[in-house]
Amino acid sequence: MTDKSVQTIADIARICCVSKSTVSRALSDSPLISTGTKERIQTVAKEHNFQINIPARRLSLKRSRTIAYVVSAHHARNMFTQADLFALEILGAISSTLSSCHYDLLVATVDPHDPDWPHQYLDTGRVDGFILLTSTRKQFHIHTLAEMGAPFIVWNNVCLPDGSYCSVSSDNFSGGKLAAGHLLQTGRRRIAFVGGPQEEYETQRRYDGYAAALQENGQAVDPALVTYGRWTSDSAAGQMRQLLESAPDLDAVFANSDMMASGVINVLHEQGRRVPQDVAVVGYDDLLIAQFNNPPLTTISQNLPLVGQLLAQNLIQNIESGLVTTVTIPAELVIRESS
Amino acid sequence: MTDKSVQTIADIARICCVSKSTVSRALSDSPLISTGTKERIQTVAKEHNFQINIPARRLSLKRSRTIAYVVSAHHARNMFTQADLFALEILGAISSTLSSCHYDLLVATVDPHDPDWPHQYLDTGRVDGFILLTSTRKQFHIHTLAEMGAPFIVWNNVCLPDGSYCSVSSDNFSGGKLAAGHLLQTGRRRIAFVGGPQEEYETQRRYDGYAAALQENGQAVDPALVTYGRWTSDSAAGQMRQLLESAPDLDAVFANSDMMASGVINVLHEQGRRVPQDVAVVGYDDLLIAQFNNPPLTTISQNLPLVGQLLAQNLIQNIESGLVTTVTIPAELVIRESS
DNA sequence: ACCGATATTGCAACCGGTTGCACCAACCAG
DNA sequence: CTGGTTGGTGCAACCGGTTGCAATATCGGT
Repeated sequence: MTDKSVQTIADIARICCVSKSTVSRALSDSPLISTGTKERIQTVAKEHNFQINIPARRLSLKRSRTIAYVVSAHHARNMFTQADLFALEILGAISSTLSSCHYDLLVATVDPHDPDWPHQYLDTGRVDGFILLTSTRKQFHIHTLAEMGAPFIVWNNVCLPDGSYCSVSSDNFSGGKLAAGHLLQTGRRRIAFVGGPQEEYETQRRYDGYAAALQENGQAVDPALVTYGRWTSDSAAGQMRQLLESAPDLDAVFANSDMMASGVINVLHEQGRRVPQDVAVVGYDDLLIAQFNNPPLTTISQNLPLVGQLLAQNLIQNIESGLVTTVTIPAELVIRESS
Repeated sequence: MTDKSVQTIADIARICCVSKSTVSRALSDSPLISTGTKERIQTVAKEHNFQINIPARRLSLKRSRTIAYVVSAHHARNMFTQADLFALEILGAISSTLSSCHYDLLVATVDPHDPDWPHQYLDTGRVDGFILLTSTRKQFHIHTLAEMGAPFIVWNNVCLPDGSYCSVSSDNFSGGKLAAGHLLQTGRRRIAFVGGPQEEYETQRRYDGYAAALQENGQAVDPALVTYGRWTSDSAAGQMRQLLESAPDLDAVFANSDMMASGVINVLHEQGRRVPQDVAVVGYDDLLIAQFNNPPLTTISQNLPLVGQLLAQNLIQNIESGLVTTVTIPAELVIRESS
């Protein structure tokens, strides 16, 4: 139980017959204090189960040691939509990395149309920086943050105005190539590309990888096998129905996300095609749902724990030393049963 | 952009030719201040884009207006395991509810074997209360928290020492009855119960509901159709294999979680049984994965957004007025394609 | 014109830490 | 024996808010 009579460093100072300053320094292991007193004070603190007052320290240091994890509140309470499932999974890794760096993690639900939200967090001193993942209007937020000079880091972004801000991205090109290459290796010849939004960088790079794999295999891309849509299961289902009409001979599908793959498989089953016997399917992201899918999805893993860790570490680095980092992490193929 | 020259209430005081106290009161809309000055001050604050310093306010008020969302860090970085997928989905609702009550949400990664963690958060003044969901050693944590008099709220807990702490629970009995009743209504007669841990309250109540539905239908429970295990997909797969040997004539399964249902379906497919034609399956939780499953799962929905909202609201109520609430939310059947 | 009640505002202490600088003892060299 | 270091500690200001209480202004009643 915490000792009710020892709440502040002043209490400890009294007990040890030293000044507040000495206690403060001793507890933060300052070299100014002699080892003797330092140990004595630390022991007393331990004995009385002393816990330092964090808000006070934050006020004094003018640093909150807190990071905001930004999520857009699209539709009031349905905040974590399908698209955010991805973001949600990284949260775990971010949280544990931050806590081992003695930072706190704040979940910031923001209105993506309010350009003012960064001030609500940074200028009030609640947080020292932001982590931005998937979000509507990501570019917009990036500009806002960059303009106000806020420390932040983004996932999978690329409109890099030459290292003006931190980012962690995955190697989408390799991912696409890995997916298509795997399908080719297992004997597939008519591989459809069920893409995300055509204008998004991730989609483009994954397409490039897909095309490169085909080319290395002596094939050209058949435009009839390529479609674009949104990142959702529904969108992919629609794209798939269309593909089955325009190119009924396809024998494999590279879907740009696991959720899309799930939609694709639903349609295939609907139409009586077996997965993977008739049509092999590869997804992207390796979300938890990939394992629970029927059949479990072959997919491109982005090593989410690593992503989370890098997002946290590099942001802290930026906050503490101003270093701006841009890292790309490799993509990896995870073979399950859908291919 | 924020006005660099106006950072503190003292700055505003100078501009408005009043004292700090007056500014402080005006900004918090105190009735002590005349409407004239109040408006004048608020206007100036708005104009200069003033943002109050939160750490300072917290120190002064000795309240952090921050809630910790507790997650156990079982295995270092694999923090959000399958079992926590559930918890993760509630996070969204909690976050938006808290933010509309002007509370911040802190994600607290704790070591479930360290009895000291509550102090690290409460005694340091970082948070005002805790939200506890699924977690290893939940009972243990509850005791620790209750003993130190910390404000907290738990999900689905029941060892109620007569209203000594807040909780939000689902109606597991109705859930079980709903699931079994639905299967009976659609003509199934040999309904297996693939349960979670036998010693857990949720499992027991769901079983009771299952048994009640059978009884109302004039059936007795066949012990050969009842198994217990863990909440995971793997566990359920094992239970299912066993069931298919001991009771090969089963025509339906009530799995105690969506993840378990997923495992059950995998095994059924493996053994060449069609879902739902040969065997109907009902899950529990209505996680996102339920929709993405093949086939999409019929399941018992616990209205996660509502759960999150209640967890947040009732905890705040407890913090602010000491009120201890215990609420039970209804279960609802969501029919998809697995039954 | 005088007095108490009431509405506004300011003063200053306080929340619990951190830190620049002054201070003092012990120690060393000359 | 004296002056300059150096190591260790304390004083007091400061971080930026909030709030009890005193002070002043205003106003109605007689």
